[in-house]
Amino acid sequence: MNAGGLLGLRKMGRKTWFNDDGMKKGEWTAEEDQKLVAYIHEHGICDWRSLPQRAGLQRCGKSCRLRWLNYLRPGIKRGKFTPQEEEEIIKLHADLGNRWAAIAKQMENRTDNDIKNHWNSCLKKRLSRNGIDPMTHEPIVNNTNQECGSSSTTGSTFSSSPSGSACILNKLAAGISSRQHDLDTIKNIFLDAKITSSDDQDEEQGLKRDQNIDGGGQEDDFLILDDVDISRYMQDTEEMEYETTSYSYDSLLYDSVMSESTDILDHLF
DNA sequence: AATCATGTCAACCGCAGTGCG
DNA sequence: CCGCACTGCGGTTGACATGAT
Repeated sequence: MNAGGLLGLRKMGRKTWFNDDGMKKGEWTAEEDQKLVAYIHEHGICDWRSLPQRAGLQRCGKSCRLRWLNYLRPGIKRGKFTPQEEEEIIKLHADLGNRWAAIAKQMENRTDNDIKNHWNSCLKKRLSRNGIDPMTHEPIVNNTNQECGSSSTTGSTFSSSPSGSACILNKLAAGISSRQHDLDTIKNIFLDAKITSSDDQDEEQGLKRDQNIDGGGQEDDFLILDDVDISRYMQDTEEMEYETTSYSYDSLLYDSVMSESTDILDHLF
């Protein structure tokens, strides 16, 4: 195989750097590809950990393995997915879920990474646009919390959509974990939520706040917590003592989160 | 032409599973 | 049974490409 030719298709990926152990990270050069391919052709794959050193590469074994499996391995099919392939992915995903390696095994010469990328960047959105929940592969039921519950990548599926506070938690978690929001933004979210929570929030206000949180209503992946998860959590905590009151889980958790989180934020600032 | 939004894809990280001493 | 090393997997990131405004 002409590794250099492969690289010539498109310059993509990350710039190179060295980690603390002196291991090279980031984009592979044609020379490195050639070294890896030549070594594997001659010696085969035995031990990824020691392979880089023996092949004269300043890479970690994990990086070499990934490069080989996703890029250099013979017979890999690259480029655009055909409509047939896309159909097959959707079908397999409905059966197997996010088990990309299992899906890749069913498809001809496509890597799990390739399939995963195509699903996340294209197919998932396409299904959503067509009113299909990409996780359950069922038609999306139109209700007020649908947006929050329909795009999980956690592999979990739920019979009901998360409630308002669960939505806030989910979106906040997504925002923090993806570093979408800076601390000011997060603080504003809480301050805003605290003010509005004392009023009778109509649906529009809630929606506006949610859109604020998720960065303008764009499609995002959330850590989904629904009321079942939340009540399970509540059972595990002392907060449960309040449960006997007329509070719903929703408002209880909401207040609890608001209180604890604003304390944390106050501490931070 | 410039800017912004979205798409694409290579490569990273962290975690879980497995095998072995 | 336990701890460690290694492998494999899934989720995520980041840089570049491309299209829209």
